Amino acid sequence: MNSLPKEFNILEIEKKWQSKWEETGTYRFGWADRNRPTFSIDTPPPYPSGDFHMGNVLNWGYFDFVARFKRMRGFNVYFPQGWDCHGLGIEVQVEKEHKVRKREMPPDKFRELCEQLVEKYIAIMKKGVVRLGCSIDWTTEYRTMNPDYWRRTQLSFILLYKKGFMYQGTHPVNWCPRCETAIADAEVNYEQLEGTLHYIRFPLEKGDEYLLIATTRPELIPACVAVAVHPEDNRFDKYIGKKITVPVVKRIVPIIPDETVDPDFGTGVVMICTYGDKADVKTVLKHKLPVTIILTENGRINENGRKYAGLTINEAKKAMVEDLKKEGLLERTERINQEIGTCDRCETRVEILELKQWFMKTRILTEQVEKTANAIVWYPDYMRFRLIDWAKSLDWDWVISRQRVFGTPIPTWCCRNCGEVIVAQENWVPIDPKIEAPRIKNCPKCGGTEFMAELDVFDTWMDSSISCAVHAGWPDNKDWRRLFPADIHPSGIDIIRTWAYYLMVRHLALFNETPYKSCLINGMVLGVDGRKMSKSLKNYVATPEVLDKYGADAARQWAAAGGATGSDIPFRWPDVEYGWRFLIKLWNASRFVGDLLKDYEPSNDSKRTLQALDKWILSKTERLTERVTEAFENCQFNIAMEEIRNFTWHVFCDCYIEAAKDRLYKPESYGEEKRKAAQYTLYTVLHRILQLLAPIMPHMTEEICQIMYADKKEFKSIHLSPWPTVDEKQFDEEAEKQGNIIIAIITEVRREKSEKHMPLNAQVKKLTIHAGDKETAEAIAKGSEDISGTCKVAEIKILPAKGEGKDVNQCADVHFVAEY
RNA sequence: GGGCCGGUCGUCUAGCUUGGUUAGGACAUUGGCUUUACGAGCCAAAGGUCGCCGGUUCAAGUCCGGUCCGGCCCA
Repeated sequence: MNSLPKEFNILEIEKKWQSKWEETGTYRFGWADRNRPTFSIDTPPPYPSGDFHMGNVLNWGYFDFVARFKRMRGFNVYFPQGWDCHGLGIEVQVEKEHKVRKREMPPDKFRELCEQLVEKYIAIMKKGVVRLGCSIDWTTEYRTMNPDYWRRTQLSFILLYKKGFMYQGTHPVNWCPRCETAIADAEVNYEQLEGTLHYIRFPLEKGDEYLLIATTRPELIPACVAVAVHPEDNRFDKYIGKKITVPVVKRIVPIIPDETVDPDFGTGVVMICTYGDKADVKTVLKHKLPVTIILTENGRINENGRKYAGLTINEAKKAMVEDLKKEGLLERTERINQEIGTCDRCETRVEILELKQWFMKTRILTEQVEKTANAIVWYPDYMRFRLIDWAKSLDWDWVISRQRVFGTPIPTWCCRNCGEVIVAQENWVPIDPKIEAPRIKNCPKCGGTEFMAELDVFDTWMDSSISCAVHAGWPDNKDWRRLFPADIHPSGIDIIRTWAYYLMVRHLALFNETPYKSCLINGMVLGVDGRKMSKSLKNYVATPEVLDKYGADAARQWAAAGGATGSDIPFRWPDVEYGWRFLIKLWNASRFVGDLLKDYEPSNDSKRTLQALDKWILSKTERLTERVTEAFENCQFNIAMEEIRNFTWHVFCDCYIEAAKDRLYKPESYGEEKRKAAQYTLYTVLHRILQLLAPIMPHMTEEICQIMYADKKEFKSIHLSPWPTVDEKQFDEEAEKQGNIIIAIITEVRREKSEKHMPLNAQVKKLTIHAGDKETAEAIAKGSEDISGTCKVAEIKILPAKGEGKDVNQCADVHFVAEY
């Protein structure tokens, strides 16, 4: 057996194996291999943000632990990687970097700038993924911005349109006035902000009375279509059903009862506008109120706002307040904390507009989503409720059209003459309607010959929510069901409501089948101060800083052991440092084993005389294998990590190696047979440790294995070697019991030396052990050489009788007396 | 207001599914030791009324009910 050099450079080792794995195609999916069962991972294609942060380390770490474990378990693992390119984020970034507005340049040119930026960002993130040592099959790499991908998005839309899931309609939508696009519920964030509550007098239609209403949005007064009170609020009983005058615009509107009005908010009287918020939408629908939209798509007041037309929302607010003051209708104002919806990408306040949009009927699938979510496996289990609760809470269908440029084109036109909507045929895609006319001569309804292209594009989630089918090869690969549904879909806790949900509804609608059999959730990475890690909170740690200092295998240990799967985990330098120290420990232990096994030939080693401690650790190794295997199967990476690290460091290094040293050094006193038994044990246990560690520390385990275990050449990489199967015949309860007593005595002698402030190698002239009974005495006798060798005992006496002396931990009747 | 999660040594964290050793680990602290792998090491020590109240049980960190405090997501 070869031994290891004294020094190692982890960064060089990692780089070397990363390129070797790629050169030799170690992680390629075996398309032609029909023997091994497949295991497909639905790697979520990330949005290229240009930053591979510690959160990415955590989630790629998780997928890679699973991929490597399953590969060793004998599965033909499919681990693809794509990039989810389209979206508002890139558009906003391009506008910033190039100081342009997308509406003010040709769409093609703008799209090109977006693609350039995406490529730049992908390069950075890809470098991060590779550096982390992920076992991705890079031949699968794809980009959702390529026409070959959006062909699939368009095809899925056409199929769902034909199945009746897609419709166009005028509905209220969340609208970002800065981005000038509709956005989905999932893209709206709610923020606490301080605002002003205005108390405004609304005169009743008849008489001199007025009602005082409280609103934070006086600029919406021209859109006021009703005034509402709680039906059981008897202060206002007599007003219900009467009419009231909206100030300034002098519109007469009804006073209506509605349960959603909070009697304790403001004065208990509120105005209903079309639309101030989502609650207004519900109220308007319920009471069949008219709709008066007063905002334009870029956030200004339109002609319905009469004298305020052309002003921005804030300008209109100021002007309105001035006018109300002049008319003496503004009674007072107060500061108030309010929660407002903002755009996920640019943080502008979201408005509600009524516009023609494309929708997907998602709510009719809610029951099926719940059923499916309950049928699949979740790691951890309780995460299923996040998806189910979200699905049940949705009020609106999914708005899938976006008034943006950088996105998959919606493949539709409409007839200039009659307005009939023409949806592309399945064999037309990919197609951009802005460039190409529909491949028909006449409108099927009126025979018209002129068509208008749909200018909108799809919501980015329309691309990424078919990943399970696309990864499997749909629709080109006839055999795509071989890899569908995905065996596992990994997701962050924050995107269950988007990614996990949209995947579910799209695939259920398309194929009437779950897209993934299990869902693995990772938590958020917190900063060292326990708050969510972010640059603005100054608790941000950049990934390259971590990887440069301690390497990927140390960072991966943090990801595995930082906390229970699914829980948020703080970034902790001490955890990474501990991982790094473990790498050193493993290296040194392996180097030591290599040195002692220079003359060891595993192939010639058929007969062996295993000693009590050899059997002890071999049995413990088998139990460790059982526990670690179970932990990996349940995606409990923290448990797997702790089990192996503690075993390696303390059981293997501190107990076994220390106790076996003397036997290995001095065959002349113990005999060659016993030395060989220890060599066999070291050889076997170390290899097992390396295998169990391989999914978490792929580089270090590969390096050690390639140098030391050259005889195991039938596998070109440790990552392609079979995971050890637990052999229950290897469990040896008696040996474990005996070994535990022997180790306990060694520990106790060391403790005594420590208490006496003596060096550990101080000679014990005579060690007298009172075993307490015959059976225990026999057990101890089996380890008498190990005890004397490890504790430097000149003369050892083991007596079956009970006797006085130092207590031995966990061995009630065992006592000893050491003479120095 | 709703859903979910959490509250465990100075700090961070595991254990709770399936109740049963002395509640495990890391960091920090203290003392000791150059052991023919490792001082980035080794051997030890100290540190916990498992948020609070009640219940079930022979037995509760673990199960049940209540309560307080944090966090996340949603309204």
